Amino acid sequence: MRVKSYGQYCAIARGLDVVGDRWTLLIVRELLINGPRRYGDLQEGLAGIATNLLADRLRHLEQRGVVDRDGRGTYKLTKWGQGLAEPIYALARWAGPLMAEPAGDDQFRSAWLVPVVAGIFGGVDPSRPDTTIEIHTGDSPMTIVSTRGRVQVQPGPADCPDLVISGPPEGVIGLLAGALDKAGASERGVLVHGDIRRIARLNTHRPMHAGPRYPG
Amino acid sequence: MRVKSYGQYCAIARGLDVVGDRWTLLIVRELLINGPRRYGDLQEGLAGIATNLLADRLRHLEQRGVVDRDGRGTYKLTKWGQGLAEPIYALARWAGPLMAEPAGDDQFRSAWLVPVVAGIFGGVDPSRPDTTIEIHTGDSPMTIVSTRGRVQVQPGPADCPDLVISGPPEGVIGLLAGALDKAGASERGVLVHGDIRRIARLNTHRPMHAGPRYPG
DNA sequence: CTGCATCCGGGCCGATACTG
DNA sequence: CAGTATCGGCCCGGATGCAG
Repeated sequence: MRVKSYGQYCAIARGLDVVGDRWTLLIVRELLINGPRRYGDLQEGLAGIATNLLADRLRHLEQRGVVDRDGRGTYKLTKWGQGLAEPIYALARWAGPLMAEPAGDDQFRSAWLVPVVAGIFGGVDPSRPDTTIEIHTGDSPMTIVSTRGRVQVQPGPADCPDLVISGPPEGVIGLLAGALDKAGASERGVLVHGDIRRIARLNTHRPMHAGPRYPG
Repeated sequence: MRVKSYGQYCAIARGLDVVGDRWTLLIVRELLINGPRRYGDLQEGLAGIATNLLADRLRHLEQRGVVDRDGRGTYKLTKWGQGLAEPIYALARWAGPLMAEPAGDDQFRSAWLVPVVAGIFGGVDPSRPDTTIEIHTGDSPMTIVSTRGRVQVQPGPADCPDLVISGPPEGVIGLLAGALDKAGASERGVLVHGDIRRIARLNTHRPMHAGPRYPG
């Protein structure tokens, strides 16, 4: 494990001393999205992290009070560790424009829709209508639920969805983010059942800021 | 420069592909706090970063659209790069409890009060009173100004401060965060001129979450 | 079979020297 | 002042081994 501290009495530097190492924030992402997970689950969700690195990082996070170990090989975030949701989702929101570049050879897991949707529909807006959207992309179906002004994502299909979207992840996400209209998404292989305007009605707040070079 | 991407179609992973390398977020911190800076300024504020690394990171950030280069050796954040304020200050807020551990041998710059204060007094609260606090700690005086419900930090002394605080950084920050009372701060060498209750009146929102092990 | 530890090649990091 | 060049050492990544 990296012993090297930045040696700066600064909140950012000290935070990075804890979660700044390579892979560390992605391990926290897995625990944030999925809740408590076994070692093997983490290894699977991290798509090829070296096993010694995963063990190192988990030890480091446990020692620093970010992660707790239940019984045998089950890890979960401490209360303090759950507080990382805010910086992590803020980072996801900032990096949203980078998702305009298609997945290509990159891995994709349906569960990763959680930070993406948190970036797009973050915050609470009482004027936001209740809606249920079923998403089919990646390895398993997911359901976006808007209730009481808050948008959340759950694993599994919906009972009675207002809208069903299926297709490759970049098309689905482009549609959700408002970067693609129905025609553009259709060109990228996205199928929609239901009234697509329900998406725009969810995205009631500030528009997504422009990215580095993708104007769409 | 690191070519290695996480290879995941995930907003967090792609964000970390841009700003996840060692030192990178601290370079952004310097540009966020101080505005446009020359190469040498960055090198000085980063307290001993290797010069080749600084050059590598700046090249990488420029290529990815986070940083712009003005004329000769002056760097500034792009519009998109400025959006990193949110995840960075969120990280600073999360890492606030780590500041309870004294500076010790760690470097300290007065300018680093900016993220700390942003973490403590973040957000806008119209009920927050107007106040001016002069801080003497580190290499240069700073002024905390509360106007129209927003708290900001500026370099330099104040014209007519309501409160003047001086002492070692961990004592001053503990006092600002509400983790130390006047007596506790005094034990750590902090001198206060003025009504200290003005600080508590600024911190009107949610209390700071508990850290990994420092109950105070 | 899961949860790691060990080993090793290659690349990244860190410090210094050096140049326009 | 603004970087480039270089080199040792450590970290990362991938494969393998082993214990419960």
